Order: sequence, then structure tokens, then C-alpha cells
Amino acid sequence: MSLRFALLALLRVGPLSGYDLQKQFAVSVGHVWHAPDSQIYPELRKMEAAGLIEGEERPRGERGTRKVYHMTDAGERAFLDWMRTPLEYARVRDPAHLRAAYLEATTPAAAREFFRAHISEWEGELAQWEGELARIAAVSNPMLALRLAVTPPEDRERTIAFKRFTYEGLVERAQGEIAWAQRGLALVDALAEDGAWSSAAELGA
Amino acid sequence: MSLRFALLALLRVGPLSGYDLQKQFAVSVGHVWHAPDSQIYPELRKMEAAGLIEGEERPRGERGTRKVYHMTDAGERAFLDWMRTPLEYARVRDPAHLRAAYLEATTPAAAREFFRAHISEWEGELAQWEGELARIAAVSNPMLALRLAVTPPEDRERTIAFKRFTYEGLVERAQGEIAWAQRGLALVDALAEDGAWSSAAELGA
DNA sequence: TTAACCATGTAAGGCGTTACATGATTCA
DNA sequence: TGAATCATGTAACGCCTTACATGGTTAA
Repeated sequence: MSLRFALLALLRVGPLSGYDLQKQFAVSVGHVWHAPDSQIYPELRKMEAAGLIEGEERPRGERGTRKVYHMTDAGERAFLDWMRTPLEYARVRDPAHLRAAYLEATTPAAAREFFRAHISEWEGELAQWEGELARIAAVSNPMLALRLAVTPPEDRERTIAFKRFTYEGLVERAQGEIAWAQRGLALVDALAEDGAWSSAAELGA
Repeated sequence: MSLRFALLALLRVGPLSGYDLQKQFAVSVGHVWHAPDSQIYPELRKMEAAGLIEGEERPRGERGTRKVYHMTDAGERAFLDWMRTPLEYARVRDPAHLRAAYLEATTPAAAREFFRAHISEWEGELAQWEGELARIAAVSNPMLALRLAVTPPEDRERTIAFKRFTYEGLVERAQGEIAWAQRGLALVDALAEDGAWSSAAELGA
């Protein structure tokens, strides 16, 4: 359901084609809510059916067309309603901590490999989010620039402040995950030190 | 797919009925991987079909029966293989940070309410995880006690260490979310101070 | 005897993933 | 003329959610 509001958030700055939406999605709101094109196009159609957006076919070249979507009043209302509605939090489902809880069952090597992969996964996310933070500071993210262009000057500070604040939170989360996994590596070292970490775990090796 | 390995992790300590499994699930591994009964029973059947576990019907009272599952060698191997396989990380899909990025669109009151709800959500998780940490320290979680009973003495430290480490990570994550949301409340106060936070957001009110 | 708990599911539907599919346009 | 990119999807499948459904057993 959040996908819908992520798309509305983008369309609030102005009309966009499905393709542009999908491209801009990937480099803006997609950093907090991932969605592939195969999900975006059908969702746009559903949103049009629900009256939240309207699409106009525009010619492109000789034979090509593309559909440019814009928000309706109902769409704007739906977005603002969502903002005032309590979020539904997903139940916890965390594969990394699930595995971490049972690492005694495997070998020290596999445990280390797990933590290294965790670090590298979150370093990737961290880089994305730090990049966004930098682009926010420099107002070099195209969607943010567009948004500021349609925002009254006195509201611009707020607009930037919430984006910065959001990505700061994500950066801290990633740093926390990395620090935790680094402590995990140290823990494996400590536990493996006496050489007693059993070989039973090598069954499937 | 992780559900399967969460169930195998429980069954490694010994045979359990579907019902017991489901009950124990909720108070142990369910803290990191939530699953309702309506998912657990069918998954057990699939796991049986895949040869990872075997179920035996046992009589219960006059007419009742219950199915007691135990792990097969193939199940043990599947679990250990999973331990040595890189995790698949889910793409980011974070409704709270999605909303946070666009809070300038709503009212200060709604923004505050959002952060308060975020705090209360994570305080709930925090309490769960801190409770688990305490039960781990006291070895008063029944599944952990069972597990230690079937674990050679020299491996018990490791078993406890990874559980403690896992829940410490979750506690820190929750604390991070709470701290972030508290800074969010302060940010809303600061931005609302000059009274200029516009009324456009009240459209749908 | 009635409530709590034991015990095990089905059914419908939404969201998301991966893979596949097709054709137009633009620029080098 | 060929590659990149514009443009828009479908199909199949799996996971998860919510709601519903049914009956047996045990202890007060």
C-alpha cells in the first residue's frame, strides 16, 4: 500500500510519465521504498482506476506514445489523509538476526563470512544514503530541485529539513548494523580462540 | 524461505508437535521472525513433503491426535547448508522513513503524532527484546533451557553468547529508532516555532 | 458444564519477485 | 545500422495477512 503513496509523493511536484516516474523513483523515494517497474506500471493503472491520478496519452515521435500522469484532487486528499493515519508497522522478520541467533551451529569460518557479508550489505546501503544526504545538502537531486521550485520560499527549509533528517536516520541505522557485525566478528574470534568450536557443524561441508 | 529455517532451528533441539512448535515459536524465534499459525502448519507439511522433517500421529485422549515432528538427516543438512549460504537481504521498504521524508506536507500535529507512534511502536519491540535478553541471562526461556540440555557443556557458552549478541543488536536498533524519533519531535518543535508552518496541509482535515 | 486451551487447518486476496516480452526512438 | 535508452507491460509463482472454521480435552 505504501507504494501508492510513494508514487503520489513524487507526482505532487508535477506531472510525470510512467517512465520518468519509474526512473525518478529509483533515485529518490526508491531509497526508502524499493519497487521495480513491473510493480510501478500496474500500480499506476490501479491508481488511475481509483481516481487518484489521471493519465494522458501524448504522442512521441511518429508512432510512439507515452502516458503522462498528473494528480487529481482526490489524489492530493488521499495523500494528506495517509499522512494523518497511523502507520502499519510490519511484523519483525529479520533474516540476519535469525541466523545470528543460531551461529553456534556452524563453523567459525561461516560465522565470519556471515558477518562480513552483513557489513558489506550495509556499507552498500550506507553509501547510497550518504550519497543522498550529500545530494540533499547540495540540492542536486533533480526531484528535490523540482519540488523546491514549486514550494513557496518560506516552506523550503522544512522540506529540506525533513529529507535530511530522514536520511540521517537511515545512515545511523546502517552504521549501527555495521558496528554490530564488527562486534560479531570479534565475538567469533573470542569464541574460536580456544580451538574448541566443534567440528559437528561441518556435517554438510 | 526463512520461516523454514526458523522452524528447523527449533526442531534441532528435539521433536515437537505442530502446536508446541507454534507456541514455542511465538516466544523464541518469533521475536526475530514473526509467523502466524496459519503459516506454520502448511509450512510444516511442505517441509515434510520435502523430507526435512517427519511427523508421527500420536493419540491424545480418546479420539484426539496430534502430530509430533522430528528432524531428518536431510533437515539437519539443509539447516547447516543454509548457515553456509549467503543471506538474501530484502530490498529496503520502510514506511516510517518514507513518511518522514515528506512530513512537510502535513500539519505539525500530525507530524508529532507520527513520531510519537514511532516511539511507542519501538518501545514495544524494545520491551520484548529486553525481556528476551533477561530470559537468556537467566536461562529461563524454555527453548533455550531445552537446547542447553542437549548441548555438550563446552558448547553452551557459545550457544548463549550468540543469543545474547543477537538480542543486544535488536535492543540497540530499537533504541536508535526511539532516539531518532525523539529528535524528530524536537525538529517539529523547532520548525513550528515561527508559526509559519502552513495551513495548506489541512486540506483533508 | 462451561471455559480455557489443545490441535489443525482452509480460503481469498494482496503484495512482491523474477523472468520474459515487445516495439519505438535517438544518437553515434 | 546498431546500441542505448525510451516506453510499457504480462505471467507465474511465492510469501504473508486476515478471516474463518472445526472439533477434542482438561480442569474448575
